[in-house]
Amino acid sequence: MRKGEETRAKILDAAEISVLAKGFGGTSIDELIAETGITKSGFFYHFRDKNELAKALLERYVENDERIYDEIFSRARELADDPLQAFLLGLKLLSELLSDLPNGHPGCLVAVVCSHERAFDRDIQEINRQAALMWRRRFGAMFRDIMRVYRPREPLDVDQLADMVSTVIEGGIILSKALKEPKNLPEQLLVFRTFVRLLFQPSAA
Amino acid sequence: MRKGEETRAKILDAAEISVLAKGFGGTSIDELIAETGITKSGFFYHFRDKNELAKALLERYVENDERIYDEIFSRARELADDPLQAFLLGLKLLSELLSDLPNGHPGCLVAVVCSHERAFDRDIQEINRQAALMWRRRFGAMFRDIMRVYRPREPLDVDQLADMVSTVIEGGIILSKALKEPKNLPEQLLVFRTFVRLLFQPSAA
DNA sequence: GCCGTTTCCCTACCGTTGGTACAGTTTCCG
DNA sequence: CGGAAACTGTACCAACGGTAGGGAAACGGC
Repeated sequence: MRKGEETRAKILDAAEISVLAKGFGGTSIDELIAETGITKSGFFYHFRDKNELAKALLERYVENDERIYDEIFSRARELADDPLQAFLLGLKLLSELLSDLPNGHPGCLVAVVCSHERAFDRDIQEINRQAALMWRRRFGAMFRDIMRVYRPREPLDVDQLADMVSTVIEGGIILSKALKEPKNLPEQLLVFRTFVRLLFQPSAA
Repeated sequence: MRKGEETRAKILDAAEISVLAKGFGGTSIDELIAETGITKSGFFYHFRDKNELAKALLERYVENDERIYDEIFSRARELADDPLQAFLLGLKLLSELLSDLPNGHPGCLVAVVCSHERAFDRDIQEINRQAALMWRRRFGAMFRDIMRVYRPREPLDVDQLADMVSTVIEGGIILSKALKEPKNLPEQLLVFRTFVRLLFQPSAA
């Protein structure tokens, strides 16, 4: 059992790098088995077909993503008592984390799936949807906490505000890649941070 | 010459729909020639290979994109004298336009290219970069106009602010697709609009 | 109404890729 | 030691991107 999971992980590692660089269509199984040092039969022992590889890949990616958010925002919550300050700190920590990636963010699998839509079955699209909903719940809860203490200067829907976090991250990844400016994503996050600060700043003190 | 361009356009039309739905890898030439009612030789008469199809597709897409932005924001500029009001109106017009698409935004080719990076040559990546830079210049000019009249409540880099427009649109497209909520993109645009209004609202009047 | 260019069609072929089938073998663990 | 898990090897298939080359309509200009 241990050995199997190890090989599986190696395949997924190679697949993730390739898929984020070349898309699913551009990632060949032959390439993956060469990278992993496995045979074709070995590959199909672990994954029935490419779709199942995609599914496992996306599941693992989303889990890992959630873990990173958990770490960053729970740490921010420890360092700041105030929910607004904690959130603003979390955004800053996230921005710094993204800034430290030497080649910029490698890309988001959720976005890759979105730009391949019809190529995947409903299972995968549902995982994708659930991932986006988890982000909404996560950041929505934070904004609700904030609104218990602060009144926004403009009335905004909490879910839409929560989605804005994901929007800025996903959009930032794309713009960073298009412009070939890795710093763009962390910068955009900080611009959004400024907007949030502005929104909850007490008006006319 | 006329006939040739017509066929070419038909191929590009079919390709655009398919690529936005299934990605480049998922779009087969056989499928395109079936859709267009052309033969394989006919296809390769128009495009040397798939990469050149991608290039032509992206070029056409970016041009069309620019035209839409031109129309919307020049109309907004006609309707409002004030640069801030014109920009806010432009965002609203854009949001309404996106709202009227029954199946939501079909997807952005610039984003598709970003999630396929290494699969394309430098030509295509350069077109993509130039497109993002054109967006930056376009919205940057608008924010500069605004700042000649209004003082932002928080100091923000103009280019970063301009990039935020593209970020929100690209990110909104992805989130709309992931969540299968077409209204998400126009909503996110309006949230961003609120942020911009807040940023340039005279403080403590 | 002829001529050349543009715009295709037809046929045949090639290497790569995703995937199937299935028999045999090694590795691990209880 | 035995049996399950984790593979290997070989052979095969259809779909796809792409090449090669020989035609044939259709169109425009003169």
